[in-house]
Amino acid sequence: MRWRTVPRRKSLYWAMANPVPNPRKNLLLAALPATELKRLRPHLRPVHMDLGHVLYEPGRHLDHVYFPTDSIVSLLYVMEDGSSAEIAVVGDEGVVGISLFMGGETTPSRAVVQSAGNFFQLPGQALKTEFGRGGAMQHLLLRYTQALITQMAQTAVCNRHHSVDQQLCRWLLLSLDRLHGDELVMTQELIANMLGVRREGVTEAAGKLQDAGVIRYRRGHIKVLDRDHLEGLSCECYAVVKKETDRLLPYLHRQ
Amino acid sequence: MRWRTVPRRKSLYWAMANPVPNPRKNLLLAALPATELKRLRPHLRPVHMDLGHVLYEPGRHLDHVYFPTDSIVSLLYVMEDGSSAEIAVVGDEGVVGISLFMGGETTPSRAVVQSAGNFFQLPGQALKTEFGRGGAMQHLLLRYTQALITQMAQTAVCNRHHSVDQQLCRWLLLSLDRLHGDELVMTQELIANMLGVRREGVTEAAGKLQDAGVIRYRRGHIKVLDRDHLEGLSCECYAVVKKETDRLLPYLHRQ
DNA sequence: TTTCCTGTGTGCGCTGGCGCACGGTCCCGC
DNA sequence: GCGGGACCGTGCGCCAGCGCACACAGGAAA
Repeated sequence: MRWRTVPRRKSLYWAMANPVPNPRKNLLLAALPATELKRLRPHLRPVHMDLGHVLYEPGRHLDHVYFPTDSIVSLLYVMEDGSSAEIAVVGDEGVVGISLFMGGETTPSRAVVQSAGNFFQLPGQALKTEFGRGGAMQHLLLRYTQALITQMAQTAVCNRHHSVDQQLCRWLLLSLDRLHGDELVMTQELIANMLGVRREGVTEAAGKLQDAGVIRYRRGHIKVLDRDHLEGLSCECYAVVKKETDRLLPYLHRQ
Repeated sequence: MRWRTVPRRKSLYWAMANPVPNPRKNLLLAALPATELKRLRPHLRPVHMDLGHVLYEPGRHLDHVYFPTDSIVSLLYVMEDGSSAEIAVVGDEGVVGISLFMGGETTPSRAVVQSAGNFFQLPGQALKTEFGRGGAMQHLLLRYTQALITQMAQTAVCNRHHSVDQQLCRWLLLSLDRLHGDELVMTQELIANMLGVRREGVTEAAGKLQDAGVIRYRRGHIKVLDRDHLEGLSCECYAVVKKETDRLLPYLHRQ
């Protein structure tokens, strides 16, 4: 497990060849009333991050929060002996860095980019100010936090009771939901780190899924062919998290 | 797993034989400035609950939150097939029912009294009003919630990587910290339900601890004889949760 | 084209925890 | 004081997942 800790800068050329990002591509920001978003707007800065980039380290004070637009981030815990486990995934439905407004400023876990892409960066102070107003932003952040709690709790249960096969299905579904696609760029080794299992375990589980025609696997690329079947093979944990997330964050559907 | 779902009422005689409870025995309430506690005071009602009493069921709308004074509560998740796992423990350092102020109103987990004792019950509306003022109460509740999140995350990791032996140690330590004692009234069967393992697994682990002179076990009563040794046998998870809880909730020590 | 590294498939022995079953013992209530 | 039910101890076969080791393949860089 060696993650790059320095963001790779995109060239000016790259920046010019790409359109100006829109904050409303993050669904949490999109759910804000126009007046609140307008207040935040001057503080929001688009950034790009590659796979493996570390958004924050355990115990390290955070300066910013990050709103993913087309990327996903894993909150993962690395233990003394080097083994790791994912606690939760964050995509365009949420925000990375909740401990800033929760008051703790740091967490014992690490946030790592699991799928490269774009974010909006917001200074912690701006977030705290907006949160302190007690308006829509506070409301949204708290509900999102509860959804995150649900995900963590379910991860705990899943780790206890379900097989690697089932957990892989759950993990794929959660990730794909946040990417809004059917393809994932991810090695089996990395998936194993997230699930906290052996790489060989993932190889075997993925092999079964491929034989069943549910996914197609090719050297770091996973494509889901039969999503319904995948949901059927997953444990109940996926459905619980999805249902609860949809309940808590109805804005995910209000287009 | 059959929990009593109706609270056993204490007789008037019992009530008279017992002193009037003090809200400041709950450390979260104790940390409030006098003016805020005074505002809440008229709404706080002392209640007693027995082992196994269910404070709330998954998906059920909550009317009250509960501040334990000398009791502890397990947040646990029960799966479709009946197997269960504890997500976190709450004692006099916190409050049961965070989803009320987080905005979700319900959670997919269940809250069960793990050690009989007393609580202060507060109507949800009173809590929300106070939370909405954005004062000390909000601040405390959010920091407490973050501590709870840490505990859940660590539970997830622990479930993934550590042995039943280690987990039992962690669990005993977390529970005893919240009871401020060295004795626990709890059957091995119940501990097994909390940890989400077999009863026999707990029997074996507890046997080892007893042979090592760390605990003394007698039919539903556990007494810790050598706490330092117990901490040594536990996985890192206990220390992580304790350290983070102490950091987030310094009021636990301000007497 | 060749090289070489990264990623993937496979095999094997080991062990922790599971499911099941049954026997012993403590204590509560009649 | 004497059932009987709740609680605890133990044994056994089974298997998912682990650690390790090695062979093979895709693909990027030289």
